[in-house]
Amino acid sequence: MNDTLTDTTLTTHTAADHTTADRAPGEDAVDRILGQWARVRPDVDCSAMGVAGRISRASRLLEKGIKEYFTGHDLEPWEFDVLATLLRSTPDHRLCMSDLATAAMVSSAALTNRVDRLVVKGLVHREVSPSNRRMVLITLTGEGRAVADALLAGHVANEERLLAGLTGEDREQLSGLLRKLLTSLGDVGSC
Amino acid sequence: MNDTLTDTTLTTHTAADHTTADRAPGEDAVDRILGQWARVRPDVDCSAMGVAGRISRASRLLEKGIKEYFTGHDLEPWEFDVLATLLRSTPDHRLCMSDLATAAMVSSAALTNRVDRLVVKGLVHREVSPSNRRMVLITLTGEGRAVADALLAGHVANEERLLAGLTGEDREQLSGLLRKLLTSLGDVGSC
DNA sequence: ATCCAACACTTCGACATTGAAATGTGAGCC
DNA sequence: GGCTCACATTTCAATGTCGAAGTGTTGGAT
Repeated sequence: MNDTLTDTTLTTHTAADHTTADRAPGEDAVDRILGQWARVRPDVDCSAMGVAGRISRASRLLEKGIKEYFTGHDLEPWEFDVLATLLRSTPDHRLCMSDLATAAMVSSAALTNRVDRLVVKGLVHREVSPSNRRMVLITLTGEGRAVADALLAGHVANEERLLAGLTGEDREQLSGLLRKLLTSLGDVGSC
Repeated sequence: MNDTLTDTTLTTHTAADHTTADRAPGEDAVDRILGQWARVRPDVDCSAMGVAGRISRASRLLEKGIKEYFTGHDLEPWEFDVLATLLRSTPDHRLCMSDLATAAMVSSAALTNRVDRLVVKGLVHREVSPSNRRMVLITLTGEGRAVADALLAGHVANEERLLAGLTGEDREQLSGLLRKLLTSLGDVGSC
């Protein structure tokens, strides 16, 4: 029997736990891992690892749940990512590669690849800018817009479902704390 | 000028923001994106997106900060991941591939690859189990143990630094909320 | 004693991503 | 006008991961 956790974020993994077998109620995998560290290295206060670990872990699990929703609708998460970015960013749903790459937090190389495939699927339109031939403008096609529109509500509902374990107040507190963390980390949105 | 965010987790991206130019104090990138959605689709309550988005974003930023520390010490995060797992999981710092893969949250294929490289670097020892030839036991070598031991404290200190924007109380609240979320998501540690 | 299904690990092929190099374009400068 | 630097995008090579297939092992059923 082995548990887990992990991700360097945690540096907190688990595995055949030879010390704390069954998990006490109210404890999560991270608690268990912190317990292991406490035994192996009682001199190190690993509480920071607990916070970072839980954030990492929660992110992974949410991502997984989100992926399920999209693949269940014949779309990859990254596809919706691009479509949704175009949908909400500009009134005409059009962005140049650079801006779109920045917005989607992927390298320009990766975006070229993604756009290639979205063009094939007919979800976005690619055209060289009339005003500046260096630039390539990506626009949501009618179908792309329809897909994004159609899946948005379901996507949010799915996220809602994933967060069902938290009350409205919990979520607000959580958002507040994470906002505080993000701003302190200098989250400017560029990466 | 473009901002960002994103990750399907968010479905919340940004980019050339044509509506909310400069960001109000106390607002983070996610708030800005939610603002975009509120304008484009005022009928959809995207608050869940805010929570999921911040978790995803925080995870990314922390991961980045953590990676910096390790690469600054000639180690990849995944290397420390494996070493640390062995260090804290068993008294003899030895685990079979399956358990180690589970603990490190990677596929067995990925672990085979990782262990290959750690063996070359002399940080772990690989041997077929004497009692069951199907199994391969991975053990921390003296050097592996030394490396893990040496970097643990620094790693935690680095995480501490990354969380410096939060007070001790903030961190406890945050841990509590995330623990609640994780247990509700059925975080059993296997993925 | 043999067979077979479950297991543990490794190999293989498909993908996606990244940084760096290559290609093409724009704009200022002499 | 011609150069040259800066910029936008694409191409390329390297890397890492995953799922599935492949290889070898074990233990129980017959």
